[in-house]
Amino acid sequence: MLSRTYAVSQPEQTAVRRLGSLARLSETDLRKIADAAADARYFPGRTEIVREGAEPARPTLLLRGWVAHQRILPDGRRQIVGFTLAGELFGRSWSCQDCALTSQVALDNVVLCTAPEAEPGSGLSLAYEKERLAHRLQLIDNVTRLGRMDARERVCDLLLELLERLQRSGEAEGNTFAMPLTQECFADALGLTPVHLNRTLQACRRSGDLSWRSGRVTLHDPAALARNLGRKRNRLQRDTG
Amino acid sequence: MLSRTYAVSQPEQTAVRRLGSLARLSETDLRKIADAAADARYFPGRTEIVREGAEPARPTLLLRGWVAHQRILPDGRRQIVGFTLAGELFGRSWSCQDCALTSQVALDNVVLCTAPEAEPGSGLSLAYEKERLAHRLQLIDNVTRLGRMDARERVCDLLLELLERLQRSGEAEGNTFAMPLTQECFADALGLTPVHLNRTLQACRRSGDLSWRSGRVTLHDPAALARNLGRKRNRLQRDTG
DNA sequence: CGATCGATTGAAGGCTCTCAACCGTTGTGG
DNA sequence: CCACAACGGTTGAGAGCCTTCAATCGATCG
Repeated sequence: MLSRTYAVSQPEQTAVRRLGSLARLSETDLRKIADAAADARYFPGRTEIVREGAEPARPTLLLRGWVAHQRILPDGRRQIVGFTLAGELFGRSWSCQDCALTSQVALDNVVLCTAPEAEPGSGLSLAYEKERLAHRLQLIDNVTRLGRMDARERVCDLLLELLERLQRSGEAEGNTFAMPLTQECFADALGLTPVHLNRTLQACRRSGDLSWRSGRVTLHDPAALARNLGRKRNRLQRDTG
Repeated sequence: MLSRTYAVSQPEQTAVRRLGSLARLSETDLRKIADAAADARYFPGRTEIVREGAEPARPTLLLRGWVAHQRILPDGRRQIVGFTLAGELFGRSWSCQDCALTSQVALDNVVLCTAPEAEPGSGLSLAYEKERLAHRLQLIDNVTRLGRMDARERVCDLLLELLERLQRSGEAEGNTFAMPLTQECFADALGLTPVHLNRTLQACRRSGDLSWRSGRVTLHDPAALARNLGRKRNRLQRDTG
């Protein structure tokens, strides 16, 4: 039976699935998340949520939508350093000098709330720690991608990462997921031009690796792709016990 | 007057300068570092200190030399994800699933020791926190470098980063520092081939940006380079107070 | 002196970029 | 209802950055 409090809508549903896949959450943890989610903020697509170097980046829970973390070079070139997907945590507060290292931009309609404080030793605290590990892993993967992969490999590798993350938070249907990114954004994340990304996507479609139509992406054989790219799966196990 | 214990040699000297530039260290902190440094381990160049995914990566203080953090793709391509320089901390232990995300390789003769535990709230604890912030910043800079800069910009940007870090720990003389990296290593960090890196370096020398002879690098106008590349300086202030 | 390693050079090719135009959809206003 | 603008996706041609493959050179070392 559903608790009456959460019966109408559960904006924190995705976050609970995601964090719950990283650690066992207690009733207290779940209540904290629900309370935090009750005080949500909304941002339309293309809004700058936090500007690089300006404000402190408070720990934030993304309830719905995608956020990009980006840098702009003096001449206007843009590099998207990483993404935060619905259910994930971003904006770690450092005990010192906590100003954002990147600008944070809403990619579609976004709902977020302040991340609740976690009791030391709680499941929530462990989940936060794993979120930070995951974030670091994504940065390292991104460096490898940009430094040593060609366009086709970059496309497949990033889509694989996105699929794995969305599967964990229950936002994928099999090997298919909703892709809110424009090709221009995707290109800025991969260090490519939109034109070349477009041609690369066509090559991937022709070779049967993926399909990308009307905002939905399907990877036809993720396991084979991961093998070819040297991607290790399941690097974020939930602690047993 | 020098303490008798440390009169002969001070292997922890560089680490103390580096950490002391990040936070005010107490006498207790200094003693802990010296004690840890007394139990040092040595690795010759090209030794693999930790293999990716294998052992846990314990927090380690690098007393002398340089360490590279790298990934190897299935077909043998190598990407150096980042460096640790003498005096710096590496190998954060995660409260969960603490296996190394990258392989760690000694680039020259390396001396390291287990990082001492920091009392909560101590200067050393703050310095560790700042080290982690610095490490994250370097990863983000690296993504931007590889994604959106051409070869000449990558070379200058990375050399600038190295110069700033070495200046902080007192390992640079003005705008000159000792560069233990082979061009092949440097190329693997920049996502370039050794051949193209070599030609790019020659172009940089001809245009007067830098000189690199017999293992010593000089940047002739770091401020101007940083301005052109959009590098913000002094992002790691020591807290005043 | 031969071997080894890193740095250097040359030539050719390819992956990716730039510039520009065109297409299809969506939304808006007359 | 249609014209129009705006936006994202697509296509073509040409140029350029970077890679690949080889060979040479210089220094160090046994």
